[in-house]
Amino acid sequence: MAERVRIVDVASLAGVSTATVSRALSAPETVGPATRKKVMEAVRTTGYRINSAARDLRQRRARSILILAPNLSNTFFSRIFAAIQEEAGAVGLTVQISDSRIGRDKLVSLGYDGRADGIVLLDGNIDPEVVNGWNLPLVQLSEWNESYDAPRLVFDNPAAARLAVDHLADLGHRALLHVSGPAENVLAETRRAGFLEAAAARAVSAEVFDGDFTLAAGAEAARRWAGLAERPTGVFCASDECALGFISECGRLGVSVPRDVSVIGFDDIDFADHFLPALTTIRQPREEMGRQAARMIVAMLEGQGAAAGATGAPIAPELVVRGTTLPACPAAARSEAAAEG
Amino acid sequence: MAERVRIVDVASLAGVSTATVSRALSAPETVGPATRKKVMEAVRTTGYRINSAARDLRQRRARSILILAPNLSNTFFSRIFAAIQEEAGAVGLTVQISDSRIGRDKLVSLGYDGRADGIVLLDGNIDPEVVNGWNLPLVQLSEWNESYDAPRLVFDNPAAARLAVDHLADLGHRALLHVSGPAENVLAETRRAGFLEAAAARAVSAEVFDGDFTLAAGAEAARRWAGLAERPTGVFCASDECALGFISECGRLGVSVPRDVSVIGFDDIDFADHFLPALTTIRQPREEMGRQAARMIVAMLEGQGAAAGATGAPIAPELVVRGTTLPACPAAARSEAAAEG
DNA sequence: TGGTGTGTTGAAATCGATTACATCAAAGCG
DNA sequence: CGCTTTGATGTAATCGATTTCAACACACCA
Repeated sequence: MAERVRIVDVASLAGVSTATVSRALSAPETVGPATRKKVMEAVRTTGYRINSAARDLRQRRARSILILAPNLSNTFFSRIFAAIQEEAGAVGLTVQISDSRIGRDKLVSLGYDGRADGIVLLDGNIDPEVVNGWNLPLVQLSEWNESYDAPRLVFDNPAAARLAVDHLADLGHRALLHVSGPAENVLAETRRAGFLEAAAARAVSAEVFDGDFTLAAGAEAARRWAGLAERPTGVFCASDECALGFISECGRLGVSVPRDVSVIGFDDIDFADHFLPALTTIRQPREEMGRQAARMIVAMLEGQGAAAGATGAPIAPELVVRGTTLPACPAAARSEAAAEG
Repeated sequence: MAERVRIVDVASLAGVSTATVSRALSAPETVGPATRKKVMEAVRTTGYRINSAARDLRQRRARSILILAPNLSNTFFSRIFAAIQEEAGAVGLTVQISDSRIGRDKLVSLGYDGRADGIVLLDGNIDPEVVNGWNLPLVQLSEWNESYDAPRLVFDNPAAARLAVDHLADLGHRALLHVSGPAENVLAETRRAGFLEAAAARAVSAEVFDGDFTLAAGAEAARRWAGLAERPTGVFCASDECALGFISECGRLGVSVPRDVSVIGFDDIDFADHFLPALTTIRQPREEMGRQAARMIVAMLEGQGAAAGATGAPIAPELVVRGTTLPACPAAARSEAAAEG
């Protein structure tokens, strides 16, 4: 429990003023070489470390950014967090994380208490009044909300849905099911809309089940699907977790994927490739997205609002074809009818 | 871009001194009811929010804890993070995350720059000199290191390994394989040692492959296992990811789990239950662990070092039997021998 | 009536850095 | 040689809160 070393201690040991120590550390070229050496030596022997509260107060900034996400334990986010932290850490920024589903008042405070000087927002369901009330640099990532007055970095969800539908239609599936996310979620909305539109364009029949992106929702959807008189043979899930839950429940129901039904997921999480069978899915480059969002925030912090209208093109989707999709087999599709006849 | 409201603004509007405003906010019972009301009113109309840099500086604390983990994108951690954040957020603490594999100098700074007043450490491979040099409340979680002078909250890995071995032995498996984690990792070490000890106690043959907890390592181990003349019929993997990778690769090799080989994982991640077949594994209560670690840190922050020697009993393991383990089938086990004869 | 305690309040010091401004020496220049 | 410029350094103000200490009013009690 050594007493904390302050800048005055370094200054007195080096025989200079605190101003000089401060300068030697943050703008070495402005002090004489001899002085600089003395100061550095004193810093070393005292083991001085800056007190950031003091510096932050004086400089009116926190050297910290905040990541706000609706569910920290969602595995979809972890790689994004890692990328943001890496990118931000490289330029000396601390990274805070917080669940965005805390009380409204706490949420308001986050933008005002001066503990963060930028926010990466992964939640599109916060009251716009709260979000626009923060006057901090802000970027929306993945989820977004038209009412937020901030640049965003989003994935091209409609194009992704089209890719999925085209893939299934190309394989000959004429009846498709989409297991969607929660109704009030933009990602779910745009994927659902994209699905319906693409299905119409390909003239295939389209049905939608509501879900919430989770494994459990996928399993539930599988049970509903199994109870259908006419089972769609192509299923497009709004998340990989959901798709995996669907397939897993199919296994319990004695339905084989992809023989009896083709399933395609969304995200390309790590497990997608190691599931049995490996999941056909739409890849979202999560690491790249996190990295880019971090860079946007950093640019805004430095350029002071420079990137305000910098909402660029959406991130392009990529279809990853693996083992859960197969050409529609007319025989299999009609097996029940055959059994009846 | 409204000018930031300061405490003096509130004070002058309310017609009192800043001291009174400060007291009205942090110790309301010490100011008169009439004054309190005036102040609260002024706070409301001005929209005053405290500047935490100023408060932190004066109070010499940061109201923030830091989570340090060796790999932020590891899905095993996400639920732990969420639990810590929830618990810490409830008592007004901010949560920072950082990868622990940043440079040594940056690591040293973390304990000294005053931005965090407590650390939850999930990495046992940091130089003890660095860790013990921080004079901040610290708790070790999950991973640990004997040289760190700090309380820890750990999982009972030897007992867990015993549980796994006993389960396989009870099912009649006489030859076991353990796919371990990296050599320098305490978790891997203790699981490996527990495995060998338990196998000896049950008089079953035991082999160990090195790995690193990842899906890829599991797949690699499956290939090695498949090349063995005498394949162990019971496999205990040091992580669920590893087990899933093993099973997934088995599928590609035409080997069936659990018919040809029983596999047991470690962690009970969310996917374990939705994998096909569902993974038999050892459960680590990650949420509970995070929550408890957060409470330890909070207690240390309040009680100032009270919980110094509070390293309690290790968390008890729980075996979750699902679909990847089956009784050893002598016929299957000897099928190759039979084919030769 | 005077002394003591109690409850409220304000003035000013304080936390530990950064930085605007002043100072001073040395150098450059006609 | 005197005057300006430049570079290095120190002094002191500043960031915005908290907190110590003193002051004061009032009640209570002997």
